[in-house]
Amino acid sequence: MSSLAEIARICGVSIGATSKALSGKAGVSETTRQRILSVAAQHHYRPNRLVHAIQKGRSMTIGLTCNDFRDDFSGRIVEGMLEVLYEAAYDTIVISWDLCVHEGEKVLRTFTERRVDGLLMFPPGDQPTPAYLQELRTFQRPIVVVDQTFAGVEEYAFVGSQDYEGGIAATEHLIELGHRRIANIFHRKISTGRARVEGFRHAMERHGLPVRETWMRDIQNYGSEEIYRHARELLTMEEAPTAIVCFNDWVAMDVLAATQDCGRRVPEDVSIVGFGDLRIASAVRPRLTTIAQDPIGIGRHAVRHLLTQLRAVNQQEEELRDTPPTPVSDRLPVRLVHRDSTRPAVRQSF
Amino acid sequence: MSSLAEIARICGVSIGATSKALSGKAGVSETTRQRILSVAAQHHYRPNRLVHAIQKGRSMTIGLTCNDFRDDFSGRIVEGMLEVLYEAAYDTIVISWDLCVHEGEKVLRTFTERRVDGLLMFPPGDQPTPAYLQELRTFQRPIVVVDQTFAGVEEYAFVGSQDYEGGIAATEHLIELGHRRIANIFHRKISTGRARVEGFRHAMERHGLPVRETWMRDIQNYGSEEIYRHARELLTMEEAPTAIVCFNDWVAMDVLAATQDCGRRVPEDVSIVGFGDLRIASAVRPRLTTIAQDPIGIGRHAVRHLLTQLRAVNQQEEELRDTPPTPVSDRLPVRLVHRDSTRPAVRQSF
DNA sequence: CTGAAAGCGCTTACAG
DNA sequence: CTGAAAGCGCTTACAG
Repeated sequence: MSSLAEIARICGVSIGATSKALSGKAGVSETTRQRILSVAAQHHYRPNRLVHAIQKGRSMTIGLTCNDFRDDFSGRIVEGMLEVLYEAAYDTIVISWDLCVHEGEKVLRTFTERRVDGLLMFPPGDQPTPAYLQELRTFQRPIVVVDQTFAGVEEYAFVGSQDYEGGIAATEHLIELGHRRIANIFHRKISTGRARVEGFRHAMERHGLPVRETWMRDIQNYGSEEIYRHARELLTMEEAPTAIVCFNDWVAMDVLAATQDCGRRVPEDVSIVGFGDLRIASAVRPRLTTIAQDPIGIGRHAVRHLLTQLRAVNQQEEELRDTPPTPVSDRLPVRLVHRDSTRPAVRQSF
Repeated sequence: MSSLAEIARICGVSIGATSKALSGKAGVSETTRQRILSVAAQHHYRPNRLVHAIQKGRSMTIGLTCNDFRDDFSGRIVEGMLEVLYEAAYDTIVISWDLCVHEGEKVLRTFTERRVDGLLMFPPGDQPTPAYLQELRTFQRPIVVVDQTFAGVEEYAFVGSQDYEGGIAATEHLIELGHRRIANIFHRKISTGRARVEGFRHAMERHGLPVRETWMRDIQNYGSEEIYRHARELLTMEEAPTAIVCFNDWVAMDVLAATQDCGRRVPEDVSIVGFGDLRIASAVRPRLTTIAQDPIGIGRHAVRHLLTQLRAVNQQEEELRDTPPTPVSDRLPVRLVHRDSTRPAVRQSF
């Protein structure tokens, strides 16, 4: 990689003049500038942005922690993030996986050492350790928590979905279809799971419907096997539910599979509601009725929040930062998509 | 962020001494070192790695270009990449999306300017522009192309799957089951699509089976609608195929949907083979027979190649680089997973 | 053991 | 218009 010094030497001018010419600053004659420009182009000169970052105290990079990209949901969130970051000239992202939760703080340390200007954080799979939270505090730059939230990160901005409202919408949809015997396979371990099942309970209560605890299945170790087992148990109970609300579309897929494996039909025998409106929801038959989220919107919003905070930081700079910004909490709206996995309850026996 | 200078001032020693103490180098008394260490810890001192990068001429970052993370395939590739990079202390990745293909070269420029040490490249969706290829050449550091390949990138190392062999395996599986009327919904636009359909043609020919051109469907604009239409046409033809080989599992999902929508059954009426063994393949009913790839392995392998090249570059450094390394091309094995979407052909009429 | 100085690749006041 | 010099935050020979 040819350096500024090299270009300067070839052109027979000083480094300072070369710098001005290439960055479009005043103070060089037009002829000199053109000569420098052409030499630089010939030699494929590329300025070293690491130097800029050190000089300005801003790296124009942001850090991103995430768990996995196993479906289109997180993928689309990142898509929305990158789109807005790109426009804001934060065209590059420093990314990292928290491969090992117990080393989560190492990842954060790396971000700090690389001097990323801000952090977009999909929280780790398990509750963050004290060491992690401590390192988060050391970071001292804007942080936006995305999708899931955790104890210990309340002080940071959060962007996610209206999970609670979604839980209500899924449930009321079934109630409106005449279902009264509604089960729920939920996931209390994570914040979205808790919110969704709370929405469920709220809706049931509001409509005067009993919540049967044997129909309430909490996923302990998220995975197809356990979900499948819960579904089979629910379907083969003496008093089986006529509808099942699922934590998300993948859970709904497992329930659908279990139903078919039992020789039962969806929606004729059981109605199923998913959550997420993932790519799979409209690809499968019957198409899944589900609660659509807006992952691209979440990504965009998260970055906009971050950029706002970054601007605030840059403006204050040396000023007093006595007014800690109130943490924003944005939950993007969700909406029920009624497809083919739900239909009116037939018998209302109870 | 407290700087080295600040820590030095607080400790009343020189910056040089502070640097030595913190980096564990000899040349400081144990007492001084301890004092410096504790002050640094108190003030949450974090070395600025951007400075290291400039000094060493190595940023210990690598660039990653990709299109999307809409399913678990690319997600798992990245997972494998990050795992190996992490172990090699390339713990941070600079990532970028080629949001707009026509600006792909800008993305590469950014990588060059950020001085990433190497590049992992999922090629852009369309054939790279000359400007893109030119910028790739300017990069002048190790590059590994992943999953897809393109005209113009032959000089770089490549890591992907045995798509051709997979195409053969899918086809021979059906032939062994007694199918003779086999259709194929393929995707000639991209390299994996071409290889898979070539495998198909090869297998058919080897077994003396005719390839009916009306049963050969090339996806022009990859998307559910077109695929669904192809499937319906195939299924409702007077001389309909008894089996369909699909470009990948998502295509198989659309074909499955079309089959069910036509009132036909899989595998009773039609057998379907997918490609990829994505998460969806075993979640759907009937479970998809498919060609399993090894995305995690691809990711790991790609990074290992990159690391090997990086080591070579570092050793040579100022030496003559007259022996350009022969580009490696690694295609990880695939394997047929026989599940429930294929079964012996019933009638052998033709 | 300790400090002053040069240097990484640049930018930006400041002299000439 | 042009160059020499200081500085960003460090590391590393080199004197003392």
